[in-house]
Amino acid sequence: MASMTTTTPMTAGAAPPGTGQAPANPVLADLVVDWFGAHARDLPWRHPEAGPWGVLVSEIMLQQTPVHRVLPVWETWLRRWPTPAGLAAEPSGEAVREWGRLGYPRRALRLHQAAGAIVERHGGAVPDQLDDLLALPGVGTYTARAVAAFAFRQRHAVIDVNVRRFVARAVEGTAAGPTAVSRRDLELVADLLPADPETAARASAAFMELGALVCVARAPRCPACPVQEHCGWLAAGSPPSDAPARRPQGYAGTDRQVRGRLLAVLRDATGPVEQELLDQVWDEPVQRGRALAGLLADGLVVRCAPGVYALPT
DNA sequence: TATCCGTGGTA
DNA sequence: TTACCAAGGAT
Repeated sequence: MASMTTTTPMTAGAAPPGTGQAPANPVLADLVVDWFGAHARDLPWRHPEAGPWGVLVSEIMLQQTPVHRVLPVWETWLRRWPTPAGLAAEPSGEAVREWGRLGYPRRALRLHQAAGAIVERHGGAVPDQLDDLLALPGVGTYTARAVAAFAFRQRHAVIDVNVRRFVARAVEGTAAGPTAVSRRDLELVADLLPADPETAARASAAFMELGALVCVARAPRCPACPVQEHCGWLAAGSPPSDAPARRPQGYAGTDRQVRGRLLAVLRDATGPVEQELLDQVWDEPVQRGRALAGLLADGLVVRCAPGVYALPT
């Protein structure tokens, strides 16, 4: 909703009457931004030269994927396709191949589709409006806001798992559960953002970085946290989450594992592959067939001829 | 809203 | 070793 992106900046640290919460402390952002200045990682997509396209590519790649695995793929990707038009001009299968083992390869397909949409609808330039970004394939609430903030230096609440955890702890004094980002989360974070857009964009990056490096999920490094004296969760004795744990993810033996193996064969092949070769990656024929059918349905694989498969060309 | 969608690092 | 975790999105 556009209205929350323009939420008026902080009313000077006054607690909402009667809520019993800690005041939305405007000092919080300052502290975290200062910390960011001293401890931020030097990531290539944070350099101005990366441009909006570099930022968009990084955000898609970073979805559910650690930074250290994204770095090399991002470098080669941007070298090969420095513009959306370059990517859009190639077959989607090339995007899937270059994606390598980043995981969730449908992201590669959607990034390829997004590049096409950027060329068609925006003259080849990554759009700077939230609604236009959101309309791109593979771009959801988080990614649209991240690109608008980090590439175009706009003031938006950018909430990923790191920010959610940080705000739950520091502001709400609780452990974040596994639930989706809520309207309340958006309001809480919007209230933390400084009024100046550039500073707000920097604060958004800073919150994420703090969550990624200090306010981490398993063993937070509170002694190293710039906000420790203002943290409701620490003050409350670091209580565990009262929310039910999410169902274990599981991987071994799932369709996802089979899909991954099938796609790996096709990615590593230079051309079309015989069914026989694919059959070797998994013994159980029913699950194998289901996995292949899923890849075909998703457009990650095409059938060139009976019993012959390849990445889309 | 719950489930599906990869892969690899870490404790 | 198992289980958790990682800059989410689509359906």
